[in-house]
Order: sequence, then structure tokens, then C-alpha cells
Amino acid sequence: MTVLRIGVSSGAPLKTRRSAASAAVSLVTPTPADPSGEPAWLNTILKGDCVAALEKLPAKSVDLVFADPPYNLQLGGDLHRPDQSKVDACDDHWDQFESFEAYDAFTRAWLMAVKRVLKKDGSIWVIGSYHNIFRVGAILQDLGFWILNDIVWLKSNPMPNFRGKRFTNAHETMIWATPSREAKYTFNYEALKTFNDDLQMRSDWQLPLCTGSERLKDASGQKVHPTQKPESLLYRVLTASSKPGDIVLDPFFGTGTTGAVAKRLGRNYVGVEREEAYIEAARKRIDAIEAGSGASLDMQKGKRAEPRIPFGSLLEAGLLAPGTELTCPKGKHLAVVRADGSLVSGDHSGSIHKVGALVQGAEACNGWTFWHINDNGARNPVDELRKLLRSRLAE
Amino acid sequence: MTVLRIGVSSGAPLKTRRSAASAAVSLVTPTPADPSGEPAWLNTILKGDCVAALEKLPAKSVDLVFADPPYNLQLGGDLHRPDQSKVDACDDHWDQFESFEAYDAFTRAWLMAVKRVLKKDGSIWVIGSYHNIFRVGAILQDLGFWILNDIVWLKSNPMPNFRGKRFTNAHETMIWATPSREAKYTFNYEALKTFNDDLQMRSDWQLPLCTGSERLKDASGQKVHPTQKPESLLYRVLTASSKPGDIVLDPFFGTGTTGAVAKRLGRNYVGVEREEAYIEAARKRIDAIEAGSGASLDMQKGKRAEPRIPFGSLLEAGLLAPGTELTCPKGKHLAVVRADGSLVSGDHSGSIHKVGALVQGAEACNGWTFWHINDNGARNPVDELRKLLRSRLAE
DNA sequence: GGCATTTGTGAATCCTACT
DNA sequence: CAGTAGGATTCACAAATGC
Repeated sequence: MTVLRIGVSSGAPLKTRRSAASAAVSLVTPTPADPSGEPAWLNTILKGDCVAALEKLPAKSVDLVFADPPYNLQLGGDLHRPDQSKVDACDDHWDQFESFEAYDAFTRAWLMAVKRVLKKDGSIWVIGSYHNIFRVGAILQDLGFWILNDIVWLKSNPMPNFRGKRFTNAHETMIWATPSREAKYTFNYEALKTFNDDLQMRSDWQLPLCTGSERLKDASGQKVHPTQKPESLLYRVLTASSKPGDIVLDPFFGTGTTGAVAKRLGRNYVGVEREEAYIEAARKRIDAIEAGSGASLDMQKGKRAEPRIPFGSLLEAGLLAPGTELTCPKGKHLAVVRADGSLVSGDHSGSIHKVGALVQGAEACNGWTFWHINDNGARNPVDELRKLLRSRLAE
Repeated sequence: MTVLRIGVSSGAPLKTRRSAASAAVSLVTPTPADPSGEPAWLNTILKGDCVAALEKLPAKSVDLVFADPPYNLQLGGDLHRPDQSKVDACDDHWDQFESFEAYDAFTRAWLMAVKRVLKKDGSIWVIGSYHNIFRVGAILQDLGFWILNDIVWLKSNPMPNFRGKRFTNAHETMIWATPSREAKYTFNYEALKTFNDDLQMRSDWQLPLCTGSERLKDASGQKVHPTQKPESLLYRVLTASSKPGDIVLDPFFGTGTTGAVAKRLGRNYVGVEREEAYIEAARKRIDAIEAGSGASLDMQKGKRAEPRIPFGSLLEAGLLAPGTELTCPKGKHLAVVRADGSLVSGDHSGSIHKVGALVQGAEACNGWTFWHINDNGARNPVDELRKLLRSRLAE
């Protein structure tokens, strides 16, 4: 590995805690620079503050940017699961900002630095959650970026809401934008359509979290980075909006998911990262990857599961009215539907499955086939309504 | 139908094209006002500009707000499908703004007006697309609103991207927020979980677009409103975050989807709308709906709603005798019940919760489910006794 | 080894009534 | 208003452990 010190930035200090960080920028090359005339920073990690490091790159030199900036989570105290185990929160210093103003200043600064190095026909992706994405999106627009899409990453296995106080936070948002309205950006429409079973790729992507062996762990088994993104996500981003040989910049490189996928896909990368531990992990990770072999260029298919239809949807859709009476197949048991999708039968109330089990004294029950509606004398299971709604949703 | 002119607003003119609109505010009641002391504006549509109209409502008077503001779409000329037919875009004058600054000023103005009339423990939903939602979200935060969730509405049948230049825009985003971090907002967690087949509801909602007979059409078959939302969306919003009898405000009432669902679900509504044609359509629509009432509106309740039973009551009721031995689920920890309802386990003594936590070395513990009684070899949690006592007390 | 069961964990703005 | 104590609260996977 080569480390080139390419100068110390004078810096344009930000009015945030981040600004206190070292402005020194050094260049880390996992593999020796190619003597063929490629720039020295290609396929390297710049160590240092994002804005200062980007000053070392020429203007209009990168084709694509993927940025996973700090989210500015504003967490209260500790959070425990119902089994009393403590949630390993992302409380790292780099995610702390004093105010929205400080976060905005930080965001404006790195986006301006990125805009300088982005080619005029390049594009940028930024990922975030509701804590920060609205500020990022507004500042992107203020800086003249042109939003092409917002993409929602639907997590198939998100962390639940343990206290039952909100909806499960089951997605993150990515903004895809060009530096100007006129940009002739790369979008591999046909490839994506083919990938998606000949249907246009939609703005909602179902992908699992980064877990298991993909998740980088240190010697003690702890995760190296609190927010490592899954390679499948980057795979789809790079496949959609870059070409082989393109240069992909990640200004918050972390443990190098962007670099890893770029290398696999035959793209060049350049990363910026401040924390030595992350750089070290990223370097090892990327070195172990074989660059752009043909077979690996196949995209991982995100399984598009058949939509699950909750019982309550029948009421929302107007297929069932609150107050409707349901019976068991033989008409012995009776229950009434409430507006919230619960059933009431005598003293019992709850979901169609729970009440079905309770009235039978059974452990479990499939409410869809147990509960029936009286249709002009004929008893039909509510499952018939589900089929109807499913066909509507499939249109 | 009653139309009450309740005054002409002096207005606080906005620096947008909207400000040119009439500041006259009149009150439209689909059904005559109730003489029972309800405010005259309840279940009515206020005709006029949003900010001016909201000045007619008392401060802290509504429980929930649902807002579907103009999206500020920046369409660059007509869009044509591959077959050259023209797409019926939303190019109404009310959706046009001269700049982001103008849109921001408009957004700030109506959000401030809404914040004044919202109760301190109320909440607000705003829906938008990537054209405007980032600006709305950032301004919400700037005004001190506290975001609880962002919810993505996944459209099962979105309009495809005809030119193949972007991903199919298949979702819209809703922000759910309270007027302050401290708000004790309504969230019918248990009801939603029951609704969703006993799984907690996530932040991604798959619902079809408003089409078919639900979509309001005029005499010539044209859609009355370009962005009519499906009732199913409002059904879920109101079920999640309001109670029967609550007052729901929609400051961009349009053709009254919010009012229609509010009436169906036994909530009160108040709408604000500028266009007479929309008001007329909304009025007819809501008049034709039967108001929800009665037990079918009751929502599934969780343990939090149950009356609290002190542990000592079990002793008072004779369900438990002093000196009884309790164990943890696996029988490892042992404790003895004292006559005052406290437990003793080794050196530890105190409430069932405190001792449960101490013997486990945990921060907290629910003693009701932790401590078990030996019933002829079977271990049953003391919570079973609480249930028994509760059912006795309910008789 | 094979299968069943238990344990661990993920970008989280996560309580409330009473004294 | 602050402090204290009661006691409510989780889903999908994958890895680890047990039989």
C-alpha cells in the first residue's frame, strides 16, 4: 500500500464541530498507481476532511458521486429491547451537530466541493433518513442540482420500534440528481428493465440490511462501522447510473462499500474518509476483491415479494364496512368488524386470527379462511375479498 | 347547504402568485351547524386563501392536520406518451411558483398558520413528492415541528416513465410530525398492529391510486381534481393518529377526501379551499356519506389502557398468600412474598419490578411477567392472577 | 453430521402517571 | 416542575448452541 502526502490544506473552516478536525490530507493507495497516465488519486482513499480533501481533485473529474453523510440523529437516552438488551445506537462523534444551522452549513460546504469535481454530465446520489434528508434535498435544489428521482430503500429486515410509539422506520431515502437541469446523465434504462423482468425499474427498492458475513467485524467481533451499507444497494446505483471505466467518488467512504462495488463492476473509485480505522478496513476489503470480472457484473436481483394484504386493507379499500358481521364456516360463532380492522366476539377482541383462535379455544387460526361473510345467504370466506384486492394491487 | 360570510380578511399578503388571490373567507356548511354548542366552523369548508381562512379558527383547536399542498411541479413543456397522446399533467395555476424562495415563503406561511390552530398534543401529516417534500420537511424542522416518521406511499399502479430517462416514480412521501418534541400525540399502536395481522405497521404503505368510481368526474367525464388522493390513504392516517370525535383540519381540502373519510370514521373535519368547483364537488360527496358512529369505531386497546392493579391487591383479594414463593421463568431465582406486597430475594427487597431487576442485574424488569408461581409443577406468571382480578373487577 | 432451538442484532430522534 | 417508580414493549434473519 502506498501513502502519498499530497499537501496540507489551509482549509476553509466550517462553523461546526467537524471543523475542529485535522485538515491534513493524505493519499492512500491500496494498489500502486498505474504508470499509464492515470491520476495518482485514482482508486485511492484520501485521508482527511471531506471539503479539504476534495480540493486536491481537479474540477469536473468524476462521473458519479455516492454520498452517505452523517444523519445527525438526535437520540435521547439509551434504548432497550423488550428483552432488556441495549440497542447499540449510532452515537459516534461524527454524527453530532450542534444545530440544524450547523448541519446545513456542513451540508452546503461538502455539496459545493462535490459539485466542483463532478463532471457536467455526471450525477450524484445522497442517502439519508428523515433526520437529515429533507435538509440535504433542499440544499441540493438551492445549489442548482436537478433532482431526477428520489428512491426509497425498503428494508426487508429493519429494526422494529420497540416501544410501540411510532411506525417501524423501515426505509431510507436516496436522492439522485444532476449538477444542472441540462445534464446528459448516464441512465442504463434497458439494462435495468431487463434486470427487472422487463418492467421499468421503480423508485422503491426492496433490499435487506447489511448483515452476516458481509458485515465487517473487528477482532473482537464488533461491527467496524455503525452504518455499513449493503453492497446490493451500491450495485444497483452503479449499474443504473455509471459505465465501466467511470470514476466514482464517495466523500464519506467509511469502510468502502462504494469502492468495493466499483472495483467489482469495473469502475474506478476515489474515497474520502477521516477515520483511520475505517480506511484500514476499507483498504483490506478492497484489496481482497477481484476487479470487474465478467460474471460478477450480473446484478443481484431484489426479490419483489408478492404484496402481503393486511386484513385492515379491506376496510380501507371499502370492500368491507365497519359493523359487518362475520361467522365461522358453520355459522356458530359470530363476530363484528370494527373500523380499525379488529374483530369483536363476546369478550374477545383482536385480529381475525386471534379472535378465530379464541372462539375455538385453539392455539392458532387462519382468520382468512375461518371467517365468512353472508352474501345473500351464501357464506364466503373473507379470503375471497383478499383475492379481489390483491388483483387490484397487481394491476 | 349554508353559506356564511364570516368576514373579509385583511390578509398578510405573501410574495407569491397565490397572494394575488381573493382574501375573502366564507364558511360553507354541508350540513347545518349543530345547535349543541359546537363551533360554527365544525364540519364545514372555509372558502378562501389558506392563511387568511385559518385566522378565523381559534388557537389550539384542532387535533390533527392532513395537508396536501401544491407540489410546485417544474414541468418543462408538455409531456407526450410514446403514442403521441398528451399526458394530462397537473399544470393548474395554483401549482405554479416563481422560485424556490416563493414556494418556501408560501410553505412557511401556511405551516405557521396551521401551527397556531393545532393543539399542543396534536399532529400533522404533509404529503408531497421530491419536487417539494424536501423543502416542506426542512421548514417543518425550522419551525420547531418534531418529525415522528416519514411514510412512503407505494403506488401499486403508478404512471410509467414514458421516455425511459428515469426510474418510474412509484411513491409519494408523507411526513408525520408534532408541533414540539414534547407533544403527547395520539398513536393507536395496538389498533394498527391488529389491523396489520398482528405485526407492527411499517413506514411503507402499499396502496392503489385513486381510480375508478372513487375518482370524481365532472359531467364531461373529466377528472374534477388533478391530484385526488385515495380514501384508503386517509383511512390509515386517521385510524393511526386520531380518535373518534377528534377535529381534523385539511388546509388544502380539494375535493374533500379528508372530510369524507373523517365523516366515515366518526371524526369531525374542517377544510379550507379556494376553488369553488372543488368545494361544490366536496360538498356533494360528503353529504352523500353516512357518518360513522357507535361501537364499530372503538379501537383495539393494549395493556396501557387497562386500569392499573397494584401487586398488593392480589394479597388483599386473597389470590396470593404472604409467604408464597415466586421464581423467575426458569426457576433459577427465588423470592418470597411479604404481606405488604413487597418481595424478598436474598439481600434484595422491594417491589416485584425492583427485585426482578436486581436479581437479574438489569436496569428494569416487568415483575408481572418475570415472577412465576408454581401451580402443581407448572410455572405461571403472576400476570395471570392480575388478569383474573381484572376480570372480577370488571363484572 | 443433521436438525431443532436459542441467542444476537440492525442509522432509533421509542413512557407516563403519580407524588 | 422535577423526581420517582410502575411496568410496557420487537421483527426478520443469521449465527450459535444443543440434542
